[in-house]
Order: sequence, then structure tokens, then C-alpha cells
Amino acid sequence: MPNAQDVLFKTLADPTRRALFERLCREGEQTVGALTAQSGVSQPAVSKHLGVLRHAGLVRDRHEGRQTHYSAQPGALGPLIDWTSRMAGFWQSRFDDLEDLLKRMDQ
Amino acid sequence: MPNAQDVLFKTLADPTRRALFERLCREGEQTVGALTAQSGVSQPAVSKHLGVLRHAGLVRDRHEGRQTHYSAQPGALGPLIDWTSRMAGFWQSRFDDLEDLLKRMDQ
DNA sequence: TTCTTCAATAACCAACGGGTTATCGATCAA
DNA sequence: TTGATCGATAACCCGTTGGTTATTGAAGAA
Repeated sequence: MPNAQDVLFKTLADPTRRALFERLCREGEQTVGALTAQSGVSQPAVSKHLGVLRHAGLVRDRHEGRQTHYSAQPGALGPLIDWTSRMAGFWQSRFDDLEDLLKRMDQ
Repeated sequence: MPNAQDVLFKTLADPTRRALFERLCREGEQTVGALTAQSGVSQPAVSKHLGVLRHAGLVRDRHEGRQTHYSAQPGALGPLIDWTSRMAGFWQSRFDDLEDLLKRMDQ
């Protein structure tokens, strides 16, 4: 029974997959071909990774002719942010010098 | 060459390991025995997970007689928060670009 | 139509990772 | 000293996973 954090952590744990997501966040919508060109792995590998990302809700696809455009859905990072905040919160309730961490979360 | 996010995501991707970290965040310092009792896996498995968490800087250990106490170091979550903020930031900046573009088209 | 291109799927393989049991060193108890 | 307990390590097993090549279907191009 995988919860939201589970899926997100597992999905983002792979460097190649995380790099794809990062690229989509940085540069916006991309075709599979464009993503493959810079990924260092084969097109089927990219397609598989994109499928996993889509399953986690981190990207969406848009078909246009014979090419597929993928784009990031950073809203899906919500559960990750929640989990991290919760962990930091537990810690904060027991200790005080958390300012550095909180500052980073603030921006 | 694994960067900080890489180590953190990989470390937290396993549910058993994440549960151990969560428990240490919630309840503070615990011995290996106490953690094992509620973990659902064997003591060697728990020791291995704690080793991985320690390597990622997420926990520290304190030896006292023949037992070892572990505690969470949530400050180590920093790079995770940084990464998430950065991704959300890219999203935001592209959104701003779009807004900017639409504004310019408006005039 | 025929040929090419794009991306998804199939089939397969090797490596990794998380689990186990067995064991060992170290510490406390008798 | 002897025996029990705590936790780390070793050795091993097996399922998962990330990669590959080959192939397929769909959509332009000629």
C-alpha cells in the first residue's frame, strides 16, 4: 500500500529520471526526442522513465501528431513538501535552533 | 558522483528506512532494540538501514554500554528542501514569464 | 501507395538492494 | 569465569529495476 510520499520518493530516487523532471521544470514542455537527445540513455529508456513520472503525477503528456510533448506538474511535489515540513516540525517541537532550515523553507 | 539530493532521495525511497527516520523524528532518540521491536523486520535489517541513514547524515549514533542510541538529524533534510524549492521556483518563473508574455500581448 | 520518423511496448539481461539466518565482539549479570 | 544480551557484520537469496535491442503502430513525407 504505497502512499503519496512513497511513490514520490521512489520515483525521484533515480538520477536519470530526476534529471528528466528537472529539465522539464527548467525548460518547460519537451518532446521525447528532445529529452532523449540530452539524456545519455536510449529512447525506450526515456519513455519508460517518463511513464513512471507520469504515473506519479509529476508530468503530463500531450500528443500532437506523431510526437508526444511532456511537461512538469510541480504541484505533484506537494506531498513531498508536506512530509519534509512534518519531519522538520517534529524536530522543531523538541529543539529550537532550526532557523537555518526554516529560512530555506521560507523562500 | 552522487550529489546530496541523490543520496537523500535514494536513502528515503525505502519505506522501512523512511519509517525508522520518521519514528526518530517523532519520538526522539531510540535504541536499536526499541526500533527493531516495532519495525516488522529483523535486527540486522534495522542495523543496515540505520547505517544507510547515518551515511546520509540523517541520523547519528551514540554508544552507551552495549546499546546504541540513534537520533534524527533533520538538518540533513536541507538539500531536499533546497531542491524542491528550486523546482517549484522554476515553475513559478515560467509562470511569471507566461504572465509577462500575456501582459505584453495585451497592450 | 511507399518510405521514413516518432514514441511506446516487448523481451531480455545484469546489477543492485532489501530481506533472511548465522555469527562475532563487546558488555553486563550471576 | 560463565552465560546472556545487544548490535554489527558476513554470507547468501531473490525480487526489483534500469538498461539494452528489436519491433510495432501511428503519423507525416514523397
